[in-house]
Amino acid sequence: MRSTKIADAVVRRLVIYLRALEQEPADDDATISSYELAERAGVNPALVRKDLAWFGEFGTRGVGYKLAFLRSQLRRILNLEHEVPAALVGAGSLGVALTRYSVGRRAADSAFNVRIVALFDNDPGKIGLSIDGVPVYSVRELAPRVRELGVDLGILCTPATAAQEVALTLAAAGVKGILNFAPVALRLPPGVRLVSADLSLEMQYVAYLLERERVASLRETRTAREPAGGS
Amino acid sequence: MRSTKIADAVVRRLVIYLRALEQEPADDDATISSYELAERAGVNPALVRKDLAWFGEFGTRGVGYKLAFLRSQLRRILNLEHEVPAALVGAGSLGVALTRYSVGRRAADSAFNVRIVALFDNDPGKIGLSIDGVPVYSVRELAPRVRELGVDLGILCTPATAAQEVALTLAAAGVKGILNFAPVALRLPPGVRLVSADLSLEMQYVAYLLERERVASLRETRTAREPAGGS
DNA sequence: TAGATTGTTAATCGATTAACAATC
DNA sequence: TAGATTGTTAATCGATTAACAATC
Repeated sequence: MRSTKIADAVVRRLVIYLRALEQEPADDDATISSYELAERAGVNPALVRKDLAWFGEFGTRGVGYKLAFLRSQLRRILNLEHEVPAALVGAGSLGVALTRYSVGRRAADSAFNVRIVALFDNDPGKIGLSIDGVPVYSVRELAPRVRELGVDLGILCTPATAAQEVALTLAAAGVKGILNFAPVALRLPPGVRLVSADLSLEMQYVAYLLERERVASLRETRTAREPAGGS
Repeated sequence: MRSTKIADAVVRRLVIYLRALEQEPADDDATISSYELAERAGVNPALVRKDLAWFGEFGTRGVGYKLAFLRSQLRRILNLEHEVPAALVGAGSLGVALTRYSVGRRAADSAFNVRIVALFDNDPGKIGLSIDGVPVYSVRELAPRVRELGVDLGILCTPATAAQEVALTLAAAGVKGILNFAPVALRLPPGVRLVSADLSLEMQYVAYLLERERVASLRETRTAREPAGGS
């Protein structure tokens, strides 16, 4: 087998292309060129063509891409036609917000396919409740429920200290991927995909950007120490 | 001026290095080598050294990096010694969750420096409330309040449709950066830094990963059409 | 001194962009 | 046919890794 691993960045852009296409009017005979699509996605047109070419030939030379066709192909490639049953662990305010968010997005956008089917928490005051129709179970039931419900994806909203243990429990119970919101680096068994959405990392990163100028001037000072510090 | 732009990825790793150091015991004479730090951060040791070297010489050859010193330098570089006053727009469940999260992280972790000082929403039922001590104002007051409170960072938790307009209002009111949680590509005036934390993109990306094998087999089919299909 | 480990340069790897033949 | 635009190869750019002299 030719091992043509498709880069993460390519797939993320595919999601962005699809979103741009979904904002278009549903005139199904319309076409869109790589130039127009690139414009909307904020990337280079050659990159659009190359990204799409990884998955097949979706366009017509001299014409462009048929809007409706490209849209359906992207949905297929991204597996958005199939629902992904997910379990969310940690029904704190972030966990609850993500649950509401995903229920809302699913109602509003047919291309949003993650369905949270169960929440898990330690707090006896939460167990037995239901959030937007999703039941809250005890984390002690995690493994059997995950198996029973055929969960493919685990979403981690626990404190950082609990995340690694819960992740391994989820992996052992058979999830194929984990989406981690806890601010910690996880180690997972091979075969389980990990995506981290580290909110506090983003916040700390943006804090750095706000003072980039200050850091630049510090670097200047350092550089100036060098003899006859050239251009 | 030597235009040595420091890559985004470098700064994000700096946050990860700092976290790893903060898990260490506070034995202040202890040192750590690039090998140990790389191990904890899950990267190559040469990369640790190169990342740090962008900002100065923090280590001692033959010895390593002094834990306490490196920690304080990383805090300084990342601007974590100064509080970043932030305004969050969109007090839905995600906005409320992020507010609670940031209040909690600030209490627990001295290196977490984003302080949400005001929430904004359209819903009259929310205006006037306070969430974990943070007041909710009308979005109509956005610009004057942002100026009055000296807000540096805007956090967008609005629906996708409102995000662009709010972003421009925030920029005009003088924020230096925007952290965008709305699933939409924003255009900002130059000088305003943008970081996107696109939760639904992450969810859709993970959905793809779960079926990567299926896609791989599709590609195989395509490849097999070529004459004498290679290795 | 010998061993260890940094800071930095050179080599490698991968991703993006430019160019263009194929073709509608 | 002439103009447009894809799919793909080659060139460029940037980021990571390897190697090693400097030095504690």
